[in-house]
Amino acid sequence: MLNAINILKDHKLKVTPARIHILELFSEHCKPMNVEDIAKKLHGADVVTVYRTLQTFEKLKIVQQVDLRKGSVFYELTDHHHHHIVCTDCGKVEEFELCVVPEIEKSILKKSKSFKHISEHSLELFGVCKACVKQ
Amino acid sequence: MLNAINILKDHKLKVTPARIHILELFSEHCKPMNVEDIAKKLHGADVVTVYRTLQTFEKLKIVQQVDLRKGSVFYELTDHHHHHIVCTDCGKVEEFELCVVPEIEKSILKKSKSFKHISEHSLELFGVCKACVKQ
DNA sequence: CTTCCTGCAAAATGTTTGCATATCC
DNA sequence: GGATATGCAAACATTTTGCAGGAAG
Repeated sequence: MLNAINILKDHKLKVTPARIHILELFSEHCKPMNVEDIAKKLHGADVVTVYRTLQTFEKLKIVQQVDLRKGSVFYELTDHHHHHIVCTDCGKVEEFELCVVPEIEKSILKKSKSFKHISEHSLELFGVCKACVKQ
Repeated sequence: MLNAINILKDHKLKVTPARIHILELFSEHCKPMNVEDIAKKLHGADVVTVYRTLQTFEKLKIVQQVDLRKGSVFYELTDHHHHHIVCTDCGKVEEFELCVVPEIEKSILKKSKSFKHISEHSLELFGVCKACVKQ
């Protein structure tokens, strides 16, 4: 369980109920969420607030975008590095930790014409989950 | 230079000017494009046609989506496997071929609770390009 | 001549902006 | 009290759908 208030204070953000609540949601839910998900679970909070809060959090690297090819942007905490497998049929999402990107970054940069630095990456796998295969 | 007409015939699609033109665009432009890009270069063609054509092409695996974190979906030909580095400042996109995902797929699937098969993956790197670093 | 592609209009969805009010520090 | 977050309305952007006419096989 993360300490929402401390996270906010550490980033010199004002401590407000909406921000606390969104951070706690991420911590409890443990899955990438989009704005709609969050707004619903925040029964009452405006979508606009959610958009703005996520933007703020993203700039401060508290959360990050994930592309799960579901049409809208998903967010998750940046607390531990991991990636996802997504079922292209039912949308089920599973995490995995194994990541080989850092190992290839150097050789990619060596070959690159225009880039000298890489700060982030996305790596998502897509397949069909066991439940959907059976149908 | 790809043969647009053959590609369409091979997939049992009707050979229409819009489809030919879009395929040729991808072949010449050699960069991921979004619907807006394509519609502009197709001076006159309706955006809706572009959306529908891309959907058709995607189902047949002629093109695929790429997420470059630019707000709209980008597409590119599936003709050769590669990934991208994107400048988070100016949006510049560069390709690279090196890919280590197939090597880790097996061990990821072995550990996975719900997945037994992976069909696709996304792998994009984000950084700042040399031109933007200098500013 | 039948199938299905295209364009236009409209709707649905997702995201951003402006401004007045409320809340935090 | 001053700075900034929130809610509401409205604008804007992106994508989907319905339907009639037109082109391809």
